[in-house]
Amino acid sequence: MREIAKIINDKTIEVYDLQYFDIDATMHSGQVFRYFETSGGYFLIDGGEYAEIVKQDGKVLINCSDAAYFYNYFDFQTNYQKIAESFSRCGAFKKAVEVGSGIRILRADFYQTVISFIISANNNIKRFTKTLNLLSSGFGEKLPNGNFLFPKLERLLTLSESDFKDIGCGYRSRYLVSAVKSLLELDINFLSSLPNERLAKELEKISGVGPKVAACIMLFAAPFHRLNVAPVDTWIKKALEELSERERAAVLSSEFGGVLQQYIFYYTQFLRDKL
DNA sequence: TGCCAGGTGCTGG
DNA sequence: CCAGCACATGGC
Repeated sequence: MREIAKIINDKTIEVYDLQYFDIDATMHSGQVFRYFETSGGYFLIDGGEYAEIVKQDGKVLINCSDAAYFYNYFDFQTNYQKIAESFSRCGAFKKAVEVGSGIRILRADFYQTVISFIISANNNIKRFTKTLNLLSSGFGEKLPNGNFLFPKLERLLTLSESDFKDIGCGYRSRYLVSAVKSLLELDINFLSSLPNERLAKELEKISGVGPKVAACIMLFAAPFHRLNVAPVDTWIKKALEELSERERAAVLSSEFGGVLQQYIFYYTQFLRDKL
């Protein structure tokens, strides 16, 4: 397959083909929340790693803490052209694919993903993004540029229910105290060996993790990256209701259903005011 | 003001 | 197994 990015040195990646790499769509597609818009692009944090994204003429530069880490994070080893083209037969998704085909399914930090999506439940993106930033500034390591890494699990284990309440976690605070303890016990290698159904069941043992959050973890967290898992939230539920039975099946049971679901989420949610 | 937000846990049938 | 309800909190 054609390479679209290369590692220049251990801190730099250059993305020189942007047809299937849309950094704006990817950042705004609701996979990750610890990013900040800068004058030239974005600054983003994933667990204990960070990257500065600089948009240039026809290419994107990624200056980061670890180039190999972010090469994997942005999933450059996967051919998204092939994935997008697999949906081209479905006319119902034409617009969503057109707008969303530059979205990468990230391989995000497992712990950050779990905590983020527990807090996301029955919450809105703006509000829980703020909570995640407070969690980081309160308990994560400070970077020279003033941003904060996501707190390490050891630090999260020391937090009380009222620590979580103080930063706006609300009634989920109780779940979070329990969840971080579960995270300490998990065997990630074992989990990644499980098929979807069993993996979901294991993840749902974590307090605050139900079917939807488990699906997000399975799709977005680095150890899993299950591209055939489609999280169904309130937005996607509405979008699915507009579709025929056959089209619904295309989303829910396709080899890349999770990717298609992200295109639809981005299209209906983020762009709904713009078109 | 009341409803909603990338839902989940709990309870009663 | 499943329907119905409570739940913190801020934005609109």
